[in-house]
Amino acid sequence: MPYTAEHKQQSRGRILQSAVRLFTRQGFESTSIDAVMADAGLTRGSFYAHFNSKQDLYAQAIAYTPVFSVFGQTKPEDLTEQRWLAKLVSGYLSQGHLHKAEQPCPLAFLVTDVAVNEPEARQAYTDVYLKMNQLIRTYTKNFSHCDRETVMAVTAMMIGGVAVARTLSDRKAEKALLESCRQVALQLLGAVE
Amino acid sequence: MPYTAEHKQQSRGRILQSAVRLFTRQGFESTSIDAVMADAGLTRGSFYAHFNSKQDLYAQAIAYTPVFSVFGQTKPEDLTEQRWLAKLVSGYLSQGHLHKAEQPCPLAFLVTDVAVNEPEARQAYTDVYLKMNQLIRTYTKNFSHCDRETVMAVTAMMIGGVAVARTLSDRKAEKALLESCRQVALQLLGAVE
DNA sequence: GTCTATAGAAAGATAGAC
DNA sequence: GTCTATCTTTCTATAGAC
Repeated sequence: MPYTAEHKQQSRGRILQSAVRLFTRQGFESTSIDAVMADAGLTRGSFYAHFNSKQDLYAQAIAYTPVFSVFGQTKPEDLTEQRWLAKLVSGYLSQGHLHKAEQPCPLAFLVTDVAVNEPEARQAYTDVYLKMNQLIRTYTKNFSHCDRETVMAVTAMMIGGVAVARTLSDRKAEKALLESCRQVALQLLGAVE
Repeated sequence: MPYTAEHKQQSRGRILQSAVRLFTRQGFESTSIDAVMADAGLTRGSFYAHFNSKQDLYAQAIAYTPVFSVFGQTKPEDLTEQRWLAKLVSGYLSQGHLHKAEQPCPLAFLVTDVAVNEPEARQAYTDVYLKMNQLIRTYTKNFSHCDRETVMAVTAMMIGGVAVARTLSDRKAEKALLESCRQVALQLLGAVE
């Protein structure tokens, strides 16, 4: 038996990673299965051995991306929760996230794209969104008393800031926007020293 | 001469209105020229007598939509600038805007969609975005001292709030998000009495 | 499981009559 | 300017060999 279960998992993983990279940068419609499979080093024929449809892949790609993928996920020992959160927020609202990230945040890069898609994709999006809020709340609990509502407003601002910045045609406006959001976000979270 | 210049303008206007309605709700790729023309009461053949391409229509549709289209644009005499701005912000961050608006704000409904499109669309988007900021600043000047940076953060939050809310699959979360953004936005703008 | 080949549908753009 | 008809491309999904 030439193909082991492990081998299949590896292929699947490569397809998912390629999907995240291409979907986030180009959106659902402009990304073809062909392109994803080629990027993963395969041909389109074998796609349906892993996923039921393009929609299926899309939803799973969104769910696949870890929250705050721009960074890792675990806090370094030597940083306070406050400093760590500030770093996450700053990284999220950075030009690096916009232009260089291998796995940009689908919440920001695919907001509108998901809205016109099937329920499965929207569900995956909702899950990631709730996780992002949860994660931030976990950190803020330890040093500030900002409530659930404020955190929701902040995540909306972070997502909106990145999404809008990516869309602007003016590089200077892009930077100014990210910087403004960063400052206000940290202030609202009480993460500014 | 059966077709006057005025008649052409009317057709053009109808096409643009249909384009705004369909593009904002379904995005660029999922909206066909055929659908737009049918919605405007015409057939696809005559499309190219008005626009050069689908991309062209898209950019013009974005530019066509007045800022804060959800409302009108002119402030009623009997309202203070402060109250009027509060009303605009509340209307923007409302479920009515999400589900019932004839001309939803393209800034929120098409963020991601524009990002993967041609420069003309991004330029149109940028123009509307700058106008939105400008408009809010015009009002805040008279009663609060919130600066340009804060206004940028607030518009990012408004756009992000609406965009994310529309994408969530949970109706309760949708409402909670809009409400949270509304409150924080008004506070930041100093528009809460 | 992965490949090549292809069926079948959708949609952007053009041609030509009125 | 608007219509009908059509060319052409693109892409999802499937079929069948290895």
